[in-house]
Amino acid sequence: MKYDHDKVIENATTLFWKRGFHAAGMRDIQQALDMRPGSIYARFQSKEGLFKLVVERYAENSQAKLKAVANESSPLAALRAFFENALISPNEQRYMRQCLLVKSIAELDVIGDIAKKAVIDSMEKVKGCFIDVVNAAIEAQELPESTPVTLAADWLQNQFVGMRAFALLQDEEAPIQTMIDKVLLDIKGQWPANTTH
Amino acid sequence: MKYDHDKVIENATTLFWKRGFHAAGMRDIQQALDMRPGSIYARFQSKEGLFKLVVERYAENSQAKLKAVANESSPLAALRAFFENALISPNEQRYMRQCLLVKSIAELDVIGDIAKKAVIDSMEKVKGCFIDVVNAAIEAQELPESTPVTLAADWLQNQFVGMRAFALLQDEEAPIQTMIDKVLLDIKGQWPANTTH
DNA sequence: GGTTTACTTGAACGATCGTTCAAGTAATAA
DNA sequence: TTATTACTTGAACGATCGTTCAAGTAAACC
Repeated sequence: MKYDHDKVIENATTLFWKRGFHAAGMRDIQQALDMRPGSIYARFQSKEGLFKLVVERYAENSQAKLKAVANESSPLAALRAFFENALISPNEQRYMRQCLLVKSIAELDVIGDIAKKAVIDSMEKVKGCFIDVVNAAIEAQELPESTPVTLAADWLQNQFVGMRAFALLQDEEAPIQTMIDKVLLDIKGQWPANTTH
Repeated sequence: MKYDHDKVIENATTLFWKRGFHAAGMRDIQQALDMRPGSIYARFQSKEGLFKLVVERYAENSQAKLKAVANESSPLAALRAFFENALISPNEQRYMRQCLLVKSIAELDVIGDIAKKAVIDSMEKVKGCFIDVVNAAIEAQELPESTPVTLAADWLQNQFVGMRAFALLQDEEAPIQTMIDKVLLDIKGQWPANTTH
């Protein structure tokens, strides 16, 4: 095997992250991976197969980061750092502010079933990690026992999605910081009366 | 002129909304508009020109809805109705839960400069309407005078973006309602100490 | 009635799309 | 040494991409 697998996936991730599934052509991919079409198809079956691996790797990475957040002594402080890290990046890496998964959701009806399943499953797994973070914050007594855990996890993921779109268009850092501050206020704030959630 | 302009734009909107800019091929467009390529290019110059009109029309529509919200006697109640209307739609119109503008942001680096400008400008205009809503709510004494208006407007738009991604994947209505409830609690809640925002 | 203008048609263009495959290379197994 | 296996190459495939254009139609203007 001539090509290092990790490095290949990493390069593919960068390309899909920047361009999305459709706009990343096979010839772009060939160039980014420095591989010829035959090699790519021998290893990944199809463009979609490569994309699936990229999405799964990306999600694993996110999960690992969130699990690390949950294991910190101050989960909320770690969560803030996690947000800052994801939302504030140098200009040449601005594409990273957009979540690859959310970006893929925009293409969900237009990519194949295999890729679609990979995206949805990954979203679900990441959500599970947000639950861990909320639970950890409760255990560390940074959040009240009464916090509705799964609701708060969904909510946190929403905040993350909204802020990433915001950060993508923002040129300055301060408004992003302010938005993060607001999230960390609201997570300690009131929650709707429990319905079926 | 054989084809009704409004109807044409409307059909094009549906297609771009469902498929996105890239995945909507010219032949899809020809079919959706029931027009031949020559007619389309005579009127819109290019696929991008058509997309520009679609985005602008879409944004005007959103602006009109938000202006109506601001003019209600209870802006916050109207805002809730606006959210519900956008986030809860029958399954066959599920694509509408995703904001066309946000969907387009995912393709921003991959569409032409004309379309890109249309998307960014439209986002800005819609944000202006959120400002009107917040101001109206303050005047109606539904929000305290101290509410930081532009911050709250940015924040509201973020909430909208996040919730639309959430609603797109949600099968049930109750969790979406709960998320809307949370927004209407938080908008009355604490705000970060004013920095430069 | 003749000319102009606005719009429409559909075949066709070159470019690019994702993908295939026969052939080549290099390392391992027998 | 030979056979086998795993991987790589790059030309080429048919399909589809966005777009063009010569020709046709129909209403408006002089």
